[in-house]
Amino acid sequence: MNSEIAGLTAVLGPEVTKVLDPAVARAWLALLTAYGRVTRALSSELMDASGMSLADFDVLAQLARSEGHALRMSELADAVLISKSGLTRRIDRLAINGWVTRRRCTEDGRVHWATLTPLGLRTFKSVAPAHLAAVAERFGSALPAGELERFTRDLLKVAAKNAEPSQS
Amino acid sequence: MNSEIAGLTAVLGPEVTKVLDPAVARAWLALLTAYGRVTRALSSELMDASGMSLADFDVLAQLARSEGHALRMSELADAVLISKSGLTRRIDRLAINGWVTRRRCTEDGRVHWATLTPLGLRTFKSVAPAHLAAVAERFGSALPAGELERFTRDLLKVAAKNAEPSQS
DNA sequence: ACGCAATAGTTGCACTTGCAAACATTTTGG
DNA sequence: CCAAAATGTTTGCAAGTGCAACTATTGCGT
Repeated sequence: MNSEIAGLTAVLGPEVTKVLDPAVARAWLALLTAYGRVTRALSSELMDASGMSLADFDVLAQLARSEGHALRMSELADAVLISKSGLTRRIDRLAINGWVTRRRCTEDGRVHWATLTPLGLRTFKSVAPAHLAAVAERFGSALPAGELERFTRDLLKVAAKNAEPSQS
Repeated sequence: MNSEIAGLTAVLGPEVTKVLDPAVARAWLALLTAYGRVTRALSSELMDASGMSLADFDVLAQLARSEGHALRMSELADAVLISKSGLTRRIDRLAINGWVTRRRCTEDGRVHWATLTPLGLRTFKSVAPAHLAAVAERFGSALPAGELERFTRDLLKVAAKNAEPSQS
């Protein structure tokens, strides 16, 4: 989604600028555009190179960096920002590829652990460098190094302001 | 998608930092998190308040700010960053609500104009202020005013680096 | 004029998603 | 102990999405 907001004073009247500062509107539009274009490009590059979606990559990355290469379903769902039902089916698909397995937890039978298989780990390792290089190229190389920290801090402030977890 | 990248040197080895600077990785993660949380929140607020999705809002906004409150299907698809087929069906749904109509162009029969109806315009006008206020609150208010311009500029650089249009 | 490439939009299809309800298991309170 | 609430995950279902194939219309080259 793009959420074009600029140029609406003509239809909404000049009062809008009181509710949404035009400079903020421009920033928001810039964020949406940057996000949309970069993820679109990364997504198709990753799909071409490995047949996995960005969301699949996220799941593998989360598991790869976790203790025992395993996470509970809900932890994982929170980490990759999709709904729990969405994760159930994403794990189904990854399991079909042989990249993850699902194991019921012995201590608490409600809990299921999604676990990276050795094949999943190898696949992730083989795919990650090119994907990370693409992130560096499409995102990192556009940003002045000197402003990176500040830029990140601002984004984290936005993220923090909108914290609060989990879905059905 | 979240694309968690931080904390992968343990599994990928320290060479990764040569392909993707950790500071860039943090920035990227921050962008994904901020985007995900804000859009999730805005989307559900907008849906609750008006029954329209963020994508619907985008379409109405684009039409509202256009000459004659109308755009060609493909122009509109480009503007809101969805595929042409996606737009066809989005317009179908908006038409069912009575918010837009579709008219074949008299000069070029291939072209169809999506046009905002008076009802669509009224609806947009009634919904927009609260949505824009939510953008101001969730996004704008998190950002230090003094850094806004720089922040926007950086995002536009990223967007510019990844320019190039349109889908099937 | 005529056929053929180009352009604009729509449809068939397969896939992904989220919500709400269902299911399974554990925890809690009497 | 046991019913009821709480917790974790999966399923039924009803969207929404993109791609490739299709239809409709126009414009070009001869």
